Amino acid sequence: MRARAANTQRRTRIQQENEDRILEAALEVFSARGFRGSTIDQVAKAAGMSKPNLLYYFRSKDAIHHRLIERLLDTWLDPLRGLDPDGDPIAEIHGYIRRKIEMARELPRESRLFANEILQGAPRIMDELQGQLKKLVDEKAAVIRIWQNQGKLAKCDPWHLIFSIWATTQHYADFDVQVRAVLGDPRYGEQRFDDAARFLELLFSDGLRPRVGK
Amino acid sequence: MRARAANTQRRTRIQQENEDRILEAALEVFSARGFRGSTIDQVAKAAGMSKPNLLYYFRSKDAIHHRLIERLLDTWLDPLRGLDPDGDPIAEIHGYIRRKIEMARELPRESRLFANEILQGAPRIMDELQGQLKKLVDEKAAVIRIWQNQGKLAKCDPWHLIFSIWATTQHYADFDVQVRAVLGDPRYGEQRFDDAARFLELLFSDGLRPRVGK
DNA sequence: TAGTATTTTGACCGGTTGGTAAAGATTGCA
DNA sequence: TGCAATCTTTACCAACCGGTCAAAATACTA
Repeated sequence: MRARAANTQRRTRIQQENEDRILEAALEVFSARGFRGSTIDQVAKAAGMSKPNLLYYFRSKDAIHHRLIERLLDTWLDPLRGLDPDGDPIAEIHGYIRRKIEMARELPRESRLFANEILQGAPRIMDELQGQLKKLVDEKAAVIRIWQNQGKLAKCDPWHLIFSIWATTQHYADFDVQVRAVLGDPRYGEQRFDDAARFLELLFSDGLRPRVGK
Repeated sequence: MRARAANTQRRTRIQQENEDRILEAALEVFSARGFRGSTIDQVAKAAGMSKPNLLYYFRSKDAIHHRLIERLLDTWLDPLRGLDPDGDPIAEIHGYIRRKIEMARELPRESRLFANEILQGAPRIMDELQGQLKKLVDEKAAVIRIWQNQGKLAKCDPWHLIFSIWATTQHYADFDVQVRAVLGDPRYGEQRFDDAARFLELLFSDGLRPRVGK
């Protein structure tokens, strides 16, 4: 019989383990070569099993991708959820930036998978973008507005503020090759993430205008 | 005989026209579906010709992509080249941001093609990244350092400053679907680009800390 | 307008890809 | 231990894909 009728509870230990291995392998492959650029065979090999065996656990290539994206979105939104309306605005924004940079450092594959999906028009997650994502962003944008009206934050467009945080942080995962190519000699290992965090905290507080006189 | 022996001057009118049509079509297709995700047939159809006909003008799928990327890189670096060491630092940076935002608005396909390439590890342009690109960035980073030493700009990492400008501006081309999904109702057409420019000019000058007392 | 060079096409090919069928191996449990 | 359910593999297919070939159509030029 076919494994997991989708709504049945996860059954055996082997099933659990193999599904996890497949998803891990698929994340590796899809994030590196894009969905269309990857083959089931590559995923199967990365998971250490045969193609038909993989297809015993997932109905199709699309099914793997779907489960991967589904699982990803929640993790992805967590840092923004943590933005606390009762905290200090600048500190909260810095905290958000730090969580996002940490994510770029530790989950670059997830970031690239997401980027790949959006780049290609987000055919599979448009609903979630217009639903979950928009809802959360609108909510947090309102919080930022309140902060601004209280004079605790410079007045600016809250949505574009959030976009700029996404852009600057995810850049270090999605464009990592370019960042490393430009920075050159990778003597310092993961230094670049700390440097980035330091720079962004400055940018997202005092900007570029020099402080004090000369 | 094979058309265009690569170093021969462009011959006929038809050749010139068809190569242009192919490159235009390839940009459309590759930027939307990624290189691996696209087929020669799709490009040919988009260019209004048959596959063998297309392959009469370009040796292979790779050859099209190569020419496209080659042509792109120069355009891509132009805005940064325009950063004038003798101008006013904040004004120069704002000018750079404005040129990049304009580029995101007018050449989104080029941006996405580039993003796709980098996301997948930049296999075909690594040399240019480590050569041309790094050279130019190092050069401009030095200019920024001088500005900072003259007290005209807050001290911060010049490389990460440049990265943050790339990230924030290209975001509006590469992640356009997401931006539109979050902003919702696209009543205002291309308003988002102007809003973005306005926000970024604020961010890249005074930051988020509120001005004046309470 | 004849003849040559260029352009276009249809038919085709070998390799790859997503996916299936069915039989064999393994596991868990009565 | 025996047996059914689960898991794995081998062999296979039809569709697609990048690319070739040779012949037909068109454009250029003397």
